[in-house]
Amino acid sequence: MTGETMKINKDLIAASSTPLVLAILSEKDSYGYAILKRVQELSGGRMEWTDGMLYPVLHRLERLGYIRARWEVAESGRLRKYYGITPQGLAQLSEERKQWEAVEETLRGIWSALAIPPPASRPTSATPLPEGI
Amino acid sequence: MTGETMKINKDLIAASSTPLVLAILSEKDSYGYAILKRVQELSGGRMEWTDGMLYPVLHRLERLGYIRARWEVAESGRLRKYYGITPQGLAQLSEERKQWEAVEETLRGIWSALAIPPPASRPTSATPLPEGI
DNA sequence: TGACATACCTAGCGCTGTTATGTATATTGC
DNA sequence: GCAATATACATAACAGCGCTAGGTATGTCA
Repeated sequence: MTGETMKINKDLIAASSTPLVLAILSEKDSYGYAILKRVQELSGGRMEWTDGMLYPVLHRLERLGYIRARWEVAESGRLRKYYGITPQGLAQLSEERKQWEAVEETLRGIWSALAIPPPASRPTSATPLPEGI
Repeated sequence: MTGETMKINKDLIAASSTPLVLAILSEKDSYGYAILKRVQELSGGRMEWTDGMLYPVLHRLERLGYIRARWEVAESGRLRKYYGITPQGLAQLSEERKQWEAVEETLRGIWSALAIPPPASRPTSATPLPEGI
């Protein structure tokens, strides 16, 4: 119900990918496929990342020292590449959050001044938060 | 004080440039230089766009039909290129806003669940809103 | 006259998502 | 048993866009 996947434009994806991945990994270590599902879940189904965009992001964050990878065998017997956030990653997350809030408050400031109301009253209720992989 | 200009990363700039410009022009027609100042003002001095990034944005938005340009001579005697938002621009603004809010709520959802509190208690009060160019 | 703000513009560079594709294993349905 | 699907990782070519750096020109003020 209303659970329609929304097309998010490229730039917004780019701007949110780093903070979202870092935030997810700051909850607990995770791996590519699970991160994709977590994003779906967190957004209430409105966002849907492709794996083709996520893996390069993970590699970049690892190259930058924000996350660290290790291979592990899951109970299922499958091989998974788990990522964990580093201290630098936590610092970066904090920085990104600060920037996001600055931009977001600016946008909200001018939007609230507009005559045009928000597109729709959002549900506000159901936000399926953490519940394990 | 605290009015320190903050370095906003490239992707966030990209993601916010279109909706911010469209929102500013939906208030009233304006021109490049004034838009730069308006962004400074709206953000409380935290954001500072360069003209080298704004003009290409304006040209792109015009090419897409979201805004329309006209040359006009200001009282000062200087020539200015004024932009006005089009009906398609208004529709696009509404769409961008919807996407922003989806992403923003997703981020806020996971941030509020984090142990790490926001970087600082924001002023909340002084937000120099519209007051003319 | 010189310094600065105003006011516009573009070129080359690098980063990053998109699209398409490839490989392999575990699970589920028939 | 076998095919379809979900899980799980990865890369290559392409295109869009901000960044940096540069250019031109006029009005204002000391």
